[in-house]
Amino acid sequence: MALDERKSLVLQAIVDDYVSTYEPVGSKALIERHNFSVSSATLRNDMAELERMGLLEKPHTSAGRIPSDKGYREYVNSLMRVDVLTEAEQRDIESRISSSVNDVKDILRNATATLSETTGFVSLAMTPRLNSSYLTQLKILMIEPGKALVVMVLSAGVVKDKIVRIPNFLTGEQIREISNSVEKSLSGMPLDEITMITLASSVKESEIPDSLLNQVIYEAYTAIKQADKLDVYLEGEHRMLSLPDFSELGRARDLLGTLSHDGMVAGYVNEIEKAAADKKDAYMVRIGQEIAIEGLEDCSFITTTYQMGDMISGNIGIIGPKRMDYSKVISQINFVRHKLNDELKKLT
Amino acid sequence: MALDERKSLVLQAIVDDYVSTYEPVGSKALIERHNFSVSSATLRNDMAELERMGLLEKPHTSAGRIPSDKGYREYVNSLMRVDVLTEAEQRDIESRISSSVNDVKDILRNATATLSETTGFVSLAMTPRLNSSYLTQLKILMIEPGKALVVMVLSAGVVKDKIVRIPNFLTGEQIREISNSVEKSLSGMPLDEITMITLASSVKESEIPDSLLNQVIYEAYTAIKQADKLDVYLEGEHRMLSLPDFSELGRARDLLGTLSHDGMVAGYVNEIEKAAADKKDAYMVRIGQEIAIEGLEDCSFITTTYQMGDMISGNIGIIGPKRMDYSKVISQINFVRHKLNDELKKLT
DNA sequence: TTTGGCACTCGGAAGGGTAGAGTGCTAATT
DNA sequence: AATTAGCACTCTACCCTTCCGAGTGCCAAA
Repeated sequence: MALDERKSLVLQAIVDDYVSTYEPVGSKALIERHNFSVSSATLRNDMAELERMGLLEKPHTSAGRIPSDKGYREYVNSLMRVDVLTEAEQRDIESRISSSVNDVKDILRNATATLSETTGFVSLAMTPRLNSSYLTQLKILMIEPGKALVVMVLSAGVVKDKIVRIPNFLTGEQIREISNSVEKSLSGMPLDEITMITLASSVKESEIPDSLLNQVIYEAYTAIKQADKLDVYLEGEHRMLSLPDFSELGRARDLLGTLSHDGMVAGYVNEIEKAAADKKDAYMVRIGQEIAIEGLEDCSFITTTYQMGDMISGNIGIIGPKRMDYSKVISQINFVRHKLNDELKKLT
Repeated sequence: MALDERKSLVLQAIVDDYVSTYEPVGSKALIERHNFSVSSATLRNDMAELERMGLLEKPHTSAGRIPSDKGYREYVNSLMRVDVLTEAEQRDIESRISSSVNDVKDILRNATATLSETTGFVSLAMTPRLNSSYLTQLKILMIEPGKALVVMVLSAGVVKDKIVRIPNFLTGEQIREISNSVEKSLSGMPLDEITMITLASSVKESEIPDSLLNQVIYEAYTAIKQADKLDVYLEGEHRMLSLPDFSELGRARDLLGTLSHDGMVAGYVNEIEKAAADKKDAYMVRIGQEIAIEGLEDCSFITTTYQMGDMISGNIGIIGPKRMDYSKVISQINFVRHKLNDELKKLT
């Protein structure tokens, strides 16, 4: 996509103007707002050319141009320069994120709220991917006959628990025994590597009958496997209704309808971040049609990765209209990510 | 509010018609759709009278009438007869709610989703009020020096945990000792009755220095007190956008903006349910202006109480447009509540 | 108390005219 | 070859007017 210099400037100017005014940009307005040293007719020619290249579109014949998805893409890839936040903005984010909470979920929720408020868009955070984290503790507590609680403490201080059914006959003492042997042989093991077999072998010296044991083992196994299920926090959906992009009720409805399936969003984010795990870009941008989810055609995703300890990471990001100030939003996300990392580091 | 019989019928008919058509109801349309044995002029007189009584309103001079908040109130209190769900509806709800999950949160979320889907409105569920439940188990687990996990199992099988900071010097053995004494003296005690004093006295025989002990006790105390914090699940916000009542973007925005503060909603529900704890009505209805929350003037709340064991209860309900089919929605909520109670009973 | 009749009101849909912003193209200019 | 001025053309958004019909309130008669 080799654009000559003036065409680059034109595209950049059109994106900038369109983003800030939400009005299709015409050749005349372009001349007025920017210091082009050529006439509007020349720009018209350039714009026609950019349109032929698929970077611009016309809503209708006698309107100005707006960027196409491809136009935004070019802008994001080559044209924009990423903002630096002002001191005030930085301080604002900083003060909202740093807090005395020491629960991962709360910290994430906090970051999500901050992100949504500062960008004005929908923000999201995924719980950390725990499959490569390891167990530090695992306790099975008897609650009442037939019912037990599996509590797992994972590296990086994440706690998971699940209530499971167990055979009625098992006594608290037996459960304690199982709990101890399981913990002993499993602690330090990455979740990924725990299988029914490792689990079963951890208790093979027990004198409890196999049939009873197996059920407990099975339940413990599902509890462990369930521990790395990813949750997603979405925040600020209502903010989308204030954007001119969704002033048509139909669009707004489709958008919020889609966002209400948060599993869908989570799956998508997970997918694109996995696909890009090798590229060590600080952030990922998906624009308009690039997003393969119905209802989000007019949106862009911007996501990035937070770190929690060495091996554990997760994603945060925003969903906004594709007509957004990419450079600003990206710098906001980057900063939030930065502060979030700091905050999570405090936990360990 | 003594209405003569015909006026009652007129009000009832107007509410019914308005709810189903969303068009102001005129005298002529009323005659056509219902078997009144009088003329439209008579109805006009009645309607004028009902308006004078504050039960009806006119959007403008030459339109039909619509019910006022007071009109809906009268309708709900005296006029409507509560529907019975069809077999099919019942089966539908039943199949969605009964499941093999055995976690209270999941069950509640499930019920909320069902409720929102069947009514088409926003639904909500509050986590159970646990202040009168009692502790059955309390464990403090050492995670790493300086950090411990407080796990509480409450009656009715609710589990809560919280990571707390503890003095770095404390050993796992000491923590275990504290954990045991605390559990011993606190289990069986209602959350309400646990104070710093009861907690402190439970460990007074320990040989651990007071200064260390106190910090642990304090952290445990906050963990316990935090356990009865009420969460609220809101579901189906986007559905409101499909309703004609919120076809104006401004209204929709205000509504969703308000709903996004879910603490506010939770607080309100809690309040009205507490205020009505004595009246053993199956459900509570709050209509339009009766709701003292900005942004919900065009909505109604319908809430009801679910039971979990003997002493523990919580609320579920819906938030819909005040122009809704009250009798239908009420029967839906009642049925969901019923099934939810069944489901929760299975847990114990 | 009910009814038929009638004048009046008002919102909403339909139609028409206009202004203005923007375009593409052509022919002249650099 | 690139740029520019000029011009005819296109289309939307907006405003204004008109008109229809549903609905009302009120009065006089039954």
